[in-house]
Amino acid sequence: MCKQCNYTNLLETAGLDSTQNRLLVLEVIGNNNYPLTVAEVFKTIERSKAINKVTVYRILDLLVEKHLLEKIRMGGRAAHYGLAPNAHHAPHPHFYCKSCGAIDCLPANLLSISMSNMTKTFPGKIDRVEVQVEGICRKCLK
Amino acid sequence: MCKQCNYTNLLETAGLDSTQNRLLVLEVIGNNNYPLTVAEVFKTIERSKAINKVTVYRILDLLVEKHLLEKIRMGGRAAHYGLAPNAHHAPHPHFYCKSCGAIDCLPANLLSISMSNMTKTFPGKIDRVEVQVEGICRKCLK
DNA sequence: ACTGCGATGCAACTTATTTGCATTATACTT
DNA sequence: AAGTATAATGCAAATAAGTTGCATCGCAGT
Repeated sequence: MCKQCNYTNLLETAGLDSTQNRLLVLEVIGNNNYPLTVAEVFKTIERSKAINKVTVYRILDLLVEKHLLEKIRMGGRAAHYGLAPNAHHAPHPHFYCKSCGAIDCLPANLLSISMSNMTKTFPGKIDRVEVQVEGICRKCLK
Repeated sequence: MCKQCNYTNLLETAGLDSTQNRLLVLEVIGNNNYPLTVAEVFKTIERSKAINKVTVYRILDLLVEKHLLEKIRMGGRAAHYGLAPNAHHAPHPHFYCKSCGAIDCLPANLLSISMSNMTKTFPGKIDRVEVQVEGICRKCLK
């Protein structure tokens, strides 16, 4: 998904040391074109290196807190993690197929939100707006 | 939240018998002004009548499937349930406060989505679009 | 009353996530 | 280079949310 991101740089900018595990987590998620569950990240990393599931949870939490990743909750019970919007990644909606459970990224230009009214009148702090589209994917339609 | 909905009618239209439990679930959720978790629905009903947690899960699943309720996943691990958009309820975004965990309904007019491009080109079936706003609520900002 | 089917209850299970505490690695100081 | 502090990781066990299988109950239709 991201060929232009320098993960070491991203970590540094966020004020985090570039540990091997953090880099691995970022790479696994960044190189995938749809948001992954903890279990998927864990299994992928595990193929090349011993790592503990809890470590993956903690790194994911940390990276979400630092706005390098975003946590997406839709459909099934497991959360999914994807690269957070940044210079190289426009915010984009996600699609959840309720038939097969797959979650995909949708092109950023497919839908536009105007929330000027909201930002003007909302009495709290807005960090993130996430658009979720739910339905049946092409494959499952047949 | 809904003073105009006739829940018995809603159930009937969906082709479901109006059992007491289904009506209770719909009322509890419909009378609340933010989406509730299973635990909250359960505890509320339990105050007036013995009911099993699993029954609540099953009714919620059924009503979501029949499009009377919508399931909202954001923030914490528990799903929230609210009335699905219908004649009396415009679709509206939801706000999640990551400090206190509260989920609120936002006014429908605060933000508008244009997804004509999407509906034209998306190769699957779209059932629902949900907009989630995440941040810190007024109370927690202090 | 009799039968059948949907709705409910109960207990046990699974899965995702979290916590506490021990251990290891890394950076920092002298 | 050894010593210490701090952060990162690992492991085991706990918790929370949701699910499943099977028994029972209650009502509609005969």
